[in-house]
Amino acid sequence: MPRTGMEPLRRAALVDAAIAEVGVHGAHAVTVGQIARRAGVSSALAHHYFGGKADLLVAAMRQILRDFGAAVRTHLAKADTPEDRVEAVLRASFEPANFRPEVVSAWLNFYVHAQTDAEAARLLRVYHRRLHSTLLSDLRACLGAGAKEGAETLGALIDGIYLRAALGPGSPDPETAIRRAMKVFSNMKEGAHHG
Amino acid sequence: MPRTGMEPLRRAALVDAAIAEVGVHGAHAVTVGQIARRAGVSSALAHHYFGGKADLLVAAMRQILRDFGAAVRTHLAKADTPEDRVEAVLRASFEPANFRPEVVSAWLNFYVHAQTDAEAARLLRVYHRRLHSTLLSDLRACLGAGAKEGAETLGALIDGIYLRAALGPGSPDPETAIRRAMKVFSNMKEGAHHG
DNA sequence: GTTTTTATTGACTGACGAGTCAATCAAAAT
DNA sequence: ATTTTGATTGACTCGTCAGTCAATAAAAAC
Repeated sequence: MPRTGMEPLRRAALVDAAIAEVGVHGAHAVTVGQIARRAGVSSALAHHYFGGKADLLVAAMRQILRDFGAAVRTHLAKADTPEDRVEAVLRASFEPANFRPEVVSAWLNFYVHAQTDAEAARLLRVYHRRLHSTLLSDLRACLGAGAKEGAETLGALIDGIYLRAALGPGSPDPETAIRRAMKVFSNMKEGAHHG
Repeated sequence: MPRTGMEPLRRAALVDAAIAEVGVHGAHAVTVGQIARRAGVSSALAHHYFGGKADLLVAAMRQILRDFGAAVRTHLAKADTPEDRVEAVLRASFEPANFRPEVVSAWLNFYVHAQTDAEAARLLRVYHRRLHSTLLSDLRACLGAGAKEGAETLGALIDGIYLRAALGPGSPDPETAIRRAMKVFSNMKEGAHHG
């Protein structure tokens, strides 16, 4: 049933399928055939639209990063004070959608993938820089001098909580993750005042 | 030149080579041939001693975990107060040896590998539990009620700082990592005292 | 000195996966 | 009605890799 105008639909389906399958099998172990099957098309079509496996994986990563960026903007739009804005970043980071096993797993795998794929590494650096500068500008208002270090600590903490979520079943739920990170943040403010 | 008594030497060389090659290529992408070549033997010999690729990777992971455990014990032996013991754990975690690119990368890859390999997952859980209970018992002395949460936060922070080290070139050096984590720890104590 | 054990490999197999390509089918354009 | 264009795939090639096996060679045991 080749109706015209399928390309964007197929691309989207393949990217979604890639995220899900990477979550299950890992970025290296996943096969184009698995992704294509989940998307309901042949592996030849996946190659037709994306050129190769690497391009498909990069597209999947770009999608994840875009979704995350959108979530950050959405949450930031509702925040006024620097404190609210920090919490907004945390809420975006630990949104239930991001804790879906296949998403967490895909993130983790993309971190690894970035070690060997230059384009993936570039994307990840952009994401890190953006997150860092967002946190930094808000922390400056709360912490003054220690803002840079604080932003790096919070960034690392976010990733660390993520990492733990990628493993065993006893993972933290979103609310716990937010509360835990906010606690570290409020401790930072306390620490900055006297000391 | 088949001298007898080679087995333990070959096993050790293969495990070391596996760690290094996993660091370079990733757990899934690495081949038995690459590992064997680095160890200076044929791939057939690697199979002879280890049975299969999965067993070799698990052995490599076990080695990393064992090294880390030994480092923790060494540092703990020199610590008396709970505060010193927490710092000892941090020093062991962020020891320069652990920041060698291939080691960081191997850790990261094993995290991913554990998602699909049951034995790897088990090993990682054991490591997590041990680290957690060590931190927990020391934090109880400093923080009382918030010890459990504090231990989980510190554990996640350690992993997060590691994760960042696995990426771009602007990674933190060991001393910075320790200072940063200790700052979070001391903030926790402050926070526990008043309010 | 013969047998057994240990170390070691080259050569092979069997499977699987990425990527290509020519062919098919239907809608659109002419 | 014919041509062009987009969608789609089955079948194929080529490479690679895990794992096997029989053969070799030296040390050790007898």
